[in-house]
Amino acid sequence: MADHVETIRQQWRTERPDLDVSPLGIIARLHRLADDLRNELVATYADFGLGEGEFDVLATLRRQGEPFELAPGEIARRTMVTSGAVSKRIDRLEADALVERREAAGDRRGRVVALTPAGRERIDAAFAAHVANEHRLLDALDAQRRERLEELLRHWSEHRGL
Amino acid sequence: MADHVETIRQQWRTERPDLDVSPLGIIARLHRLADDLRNELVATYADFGLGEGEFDVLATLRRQGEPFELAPGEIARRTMVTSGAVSKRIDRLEADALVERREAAGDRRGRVVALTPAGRERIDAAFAAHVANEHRLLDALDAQRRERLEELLRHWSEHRGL
DNA sequence: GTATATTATCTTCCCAGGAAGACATATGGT
DNA sequence: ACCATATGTCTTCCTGGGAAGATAATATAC
Repeated sequence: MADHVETIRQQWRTERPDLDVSPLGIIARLHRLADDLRNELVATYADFGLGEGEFDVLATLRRQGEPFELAPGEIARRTMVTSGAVSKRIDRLEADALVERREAAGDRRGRVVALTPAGRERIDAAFAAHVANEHRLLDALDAQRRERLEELLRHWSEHRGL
Repeated sequence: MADHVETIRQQWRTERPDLDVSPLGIIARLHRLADDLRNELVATYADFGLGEGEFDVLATLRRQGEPFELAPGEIARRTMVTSGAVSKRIDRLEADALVERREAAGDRRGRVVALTPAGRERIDAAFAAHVANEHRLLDALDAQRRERLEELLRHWSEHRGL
């Protein structure tokens, strides 16, 4: 019953009885769980020779549908990282011939990043494994719990404007 | 109704109708929320001149109670980072005179890291602000939702052996 | 039409942390 | 007592991403 987080909360209750530390339980557990799940997801990406950032870019391109291309800036917005990070992710993917950079039509500042056939194959295989992995991770929760958890996360996310 | 995550899920349903992508909603939202909350927490640490890692070390020492000290290896285990990361966190804290390293009694390999008075003051102030911050973040959820969410997170964490 | 501001991308520099190993000390088997 | 192994800490090297700015092209104001 006293898991690691609960122990910490109890220590704080002793040391700082002036503070109401009840929120620690939710936020700490959320972070621990997110880290743990991320590790599991990353392991699957690695099975396909991909880092998290690379997977994220390939998946973003793939789910756009044909012709599987986006501008770097658009990728940055959708993956919620800086343009610098996207540049480097694309560099790595390009070095592996999984994407290619082309010039954008009509704006000579712009580029278009597109999946290569090899990139499409890679992400299709990796994404199928990824989804299977997420199913496995969610096995911990029955249908009712999943539904409740999704509702709560969505509610909180919306409240925070995500 | 169609938030960002829901849009992504819908794109995948179109592109990969062979896959059941329902888990994406929970795991993606969990990660986005965790990232967003982390940003909020980090902003408060920064108000006290602390990074996340430094805050974590100081808080770990503080909640042990008197005399507010632990071995580096113990800190590494409790904060769930490598010993190398802890070494560097301690270097930074020591440079700010918030902790000090002493030799461990009885084992000349060992060290003891202890809060200085300045460290104790800093973390006491920072932690109070941190707790207030977490209360603010949790305002998004009413009492019933908090309880449900904590139960779900705890359940999932336990299932994963955390 | 020219100057200014804005936009898109990429580059440079920095930082935190991980992995692996160096190093010193301690422990256990024989 | 000796040697192999284990332990605790720190160091080195590497990687990924952020921040800020460089660069080039486009849009806007006048």
